[in-house]
Amino acid sequence: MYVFIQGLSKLSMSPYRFSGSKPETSIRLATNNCPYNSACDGCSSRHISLCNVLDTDELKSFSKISTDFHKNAKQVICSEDEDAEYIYNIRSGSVRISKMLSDGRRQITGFLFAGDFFGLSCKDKYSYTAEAITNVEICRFPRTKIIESFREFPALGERVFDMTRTELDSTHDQMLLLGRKNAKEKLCTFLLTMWEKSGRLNEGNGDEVDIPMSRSDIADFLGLTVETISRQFTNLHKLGLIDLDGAHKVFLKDTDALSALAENG
Amino acid sequence: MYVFIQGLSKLSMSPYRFSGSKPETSIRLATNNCPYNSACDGCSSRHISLCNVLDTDELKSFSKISTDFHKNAKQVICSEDEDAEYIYNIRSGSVRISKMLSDGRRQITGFLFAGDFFGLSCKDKYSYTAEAITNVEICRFPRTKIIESFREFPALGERVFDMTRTELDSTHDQMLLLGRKNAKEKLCTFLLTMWEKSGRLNEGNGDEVDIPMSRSDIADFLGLTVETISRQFTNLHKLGLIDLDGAHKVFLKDTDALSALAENG
DNA sequence: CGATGGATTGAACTGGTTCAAGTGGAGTGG
DNA sequence: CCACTCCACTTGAACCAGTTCAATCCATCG
Repeated sequence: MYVFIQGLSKLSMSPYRFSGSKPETSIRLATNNCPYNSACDGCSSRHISLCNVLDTDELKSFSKISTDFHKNAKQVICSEDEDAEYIYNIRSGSVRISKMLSDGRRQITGFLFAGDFFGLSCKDKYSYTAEAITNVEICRFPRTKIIESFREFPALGERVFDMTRTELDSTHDQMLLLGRKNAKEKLCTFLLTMWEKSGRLNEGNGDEVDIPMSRSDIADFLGLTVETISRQFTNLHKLGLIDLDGAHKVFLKDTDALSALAENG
Repeated sequence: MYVFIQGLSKLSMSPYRFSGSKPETSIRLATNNCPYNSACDGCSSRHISLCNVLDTDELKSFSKISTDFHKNAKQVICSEDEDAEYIYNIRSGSVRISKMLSDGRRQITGFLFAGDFFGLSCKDKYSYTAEAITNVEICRFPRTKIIESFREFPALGERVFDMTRTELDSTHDQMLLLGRKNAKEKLCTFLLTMWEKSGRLNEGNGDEVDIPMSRSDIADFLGLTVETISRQFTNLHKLGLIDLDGAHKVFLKDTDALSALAENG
């Protein structure tokens, strides 16, 4: 039996890596048709989904419980304090996960991309809001069904636990960033993480990084203001470390220097 | 079979609560002698440990793999990048979990107390350093043994997964605090969390809260400096919201007002 | 082509830091 | 038992990184 699952862990920008997985729990990218939902004809190696390479019958039972849908940019997918009925998997597009204070101050706790999951690490209520950054295609599963299936397929449960731990690790890194890094260090760290991610997803794109989210999203992710983000972008440009092509495309000209600045800016 | 485990989730100051556990996975406090280690004679209702109310033989096998030890205040229990051989359970005392930047800036990601676990949410290396704040009694188990036992006792694995998710939730709250709250809000939030915790642990102590950690630990937990912490303490005192008895004992005189300040200081 | 909304830039301001000095309590040794 | 030391904590004052407020730029879209 192969458990076929990826994502989730990318929450908070720390991609899950496949090292160390035991054979019987090994994870594979979907290569062609999505096996768990016949309605999905868009599967490619970049569409990483909650596919279970179980036997055909097991697979069919999983297929039946999933629903595909679509959201436009800025639409809410699920919100804080709402009953956590589903877990979600992103087929395409980008999503932000955030929490708010009563007066509207916002902290984005993670950005999610194709293949990522969310909603699993919740209790009965969602503890955060998920919104579409770009147009997104989403697939959702009833949470209880998934959680029940951990007993039947322990490898699935172990995998999800493993990913949750990875995610926890990466939130600790983000706490270090939020609590102790200055604006320049924060932005450099962010750019490098986006770069690593994009390098993995579309190999060979060199040092061109796509930044789907707005300056204000980046600000709320890094605990800064839009203005500071903007100034730091210009700053890094003046230093000759990055080039900008519009607001959503960045060329990293010297990743080594950026790495150095990410810890000692 | 009863799985008998508590703690871990308190990392990042968000105590795990017992609501919603199914009967067969229900968690109980150790009441008297610690069943998993005959060397432990100090068990009380406040010593919450990795005890497994399994049958006697199962229990014995768990007992054999644990080791008790002791650390004095300021001693390191485990450190970043060290091989993650063990998981730890705190019998008594307080522990801080932290990460450092190369130049020595530190972020404390959580404080841990009696009954809490750490080291479980790691891969092959510890991703943080754990140090004793006070003198501590610790109990440790080989990680691999525990993780292997998840297959044999799925309820144990589910429980640990559950606690890890709770912990993840609380790190999101801490990210909101670090990224978006000001100094006064941060300290109020901190005091209230310590208060809730102490209320649970030693009921009936009213609004007196014990603060075992130093000002500098609090600063590194809240992303501030010692001076700011100190000033905010005096500030809250001048506002008549708290009284101070030395540096490590605080009386919360108006928890409602503190709650209000924790979100809109 | 004008309107809209994100992104940038400038200038004043401020919350929290930094640096520096002072305080107090616990431990040590004479 | 007091004097001395040490170290954590507090307090004060200057400073500055990042915010706030305001103006402008620029790309997109009806």
